[in-house]
Amino acid sequence: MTIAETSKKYGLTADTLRYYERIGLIPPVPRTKGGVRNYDDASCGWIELVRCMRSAGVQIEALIEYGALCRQGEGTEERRKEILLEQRALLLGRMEKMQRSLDRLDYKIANYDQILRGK
Amino acid sequence: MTIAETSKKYGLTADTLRYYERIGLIPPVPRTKGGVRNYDDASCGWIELVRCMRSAGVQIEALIEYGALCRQGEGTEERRKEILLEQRALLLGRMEKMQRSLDRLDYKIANYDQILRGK
DNA sequence: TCTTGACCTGGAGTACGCTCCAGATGATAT
DNA sequence: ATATCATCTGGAGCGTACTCCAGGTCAAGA
Repeated sequence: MTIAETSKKYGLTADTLRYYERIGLIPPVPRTKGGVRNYDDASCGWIELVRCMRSAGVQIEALIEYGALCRQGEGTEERRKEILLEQRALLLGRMEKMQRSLDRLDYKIANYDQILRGK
Repeated sequence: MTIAETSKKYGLTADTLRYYERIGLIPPVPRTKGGVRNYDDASCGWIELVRCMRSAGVQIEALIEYGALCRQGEGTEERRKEILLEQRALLLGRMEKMQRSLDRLDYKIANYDQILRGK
């Protein structure tokens, strides 16, 4: 797959895909003889995971460390799990704050509903 | 209340409080004769709301517009409600993405649990 | 072969939301 | 009165995560 196709498939710009590779967020993508990126299933798998995590706000740094450990292979499982647990806790914390804001928004919206209905 | 006290009370730095005021995210705070900020209940109310919304990731721009409309007074309720509904939708969308990531993290963590237990 | 469009790299620029700083002034304890 | 600390303003700087660009190479159709 070319970068244009991959970009379309995952809804990330070509620049973002190159950026992710450049900073080591995804492993080096295989190239054609001419040096053009040719995304394979392995690359796509990483991209898909990264897209999911990034869309939820998981920090790039954590994902880089996790990916590096995966590529290092055995013996790194403990630390990998630790990273995932950390990110899980961060996500939960943020979701709680969002829930509080959501409740507050709902309350205010209900108020405006009443005010505007009374008009 | 001084800025130091307000900072402590809401867990925002003095710099952040001044920044919020500077950009119009909260209305101008009353001053002593000497020009020192003296946070009153109205100021604190705005700060508390803003802190809640910002901690959930609501964009500053939306909060500025909402605050400006509130200060404009009557006739702006429709637009105010619209803003709140927009932000509500954005929050929900982000929470869904986070939930998807969370599920994925849980799945992976369970995997590592198994791997590490088997060792 | 030529042209046109996609892709390459390295590096600079951008948006957001703070965060820090300098130099000056205000407030407070002695 | 003086020293010390808090606060003031305007403006520069920073971290994160992209996003854009220039100048060059690759590839596919006519």
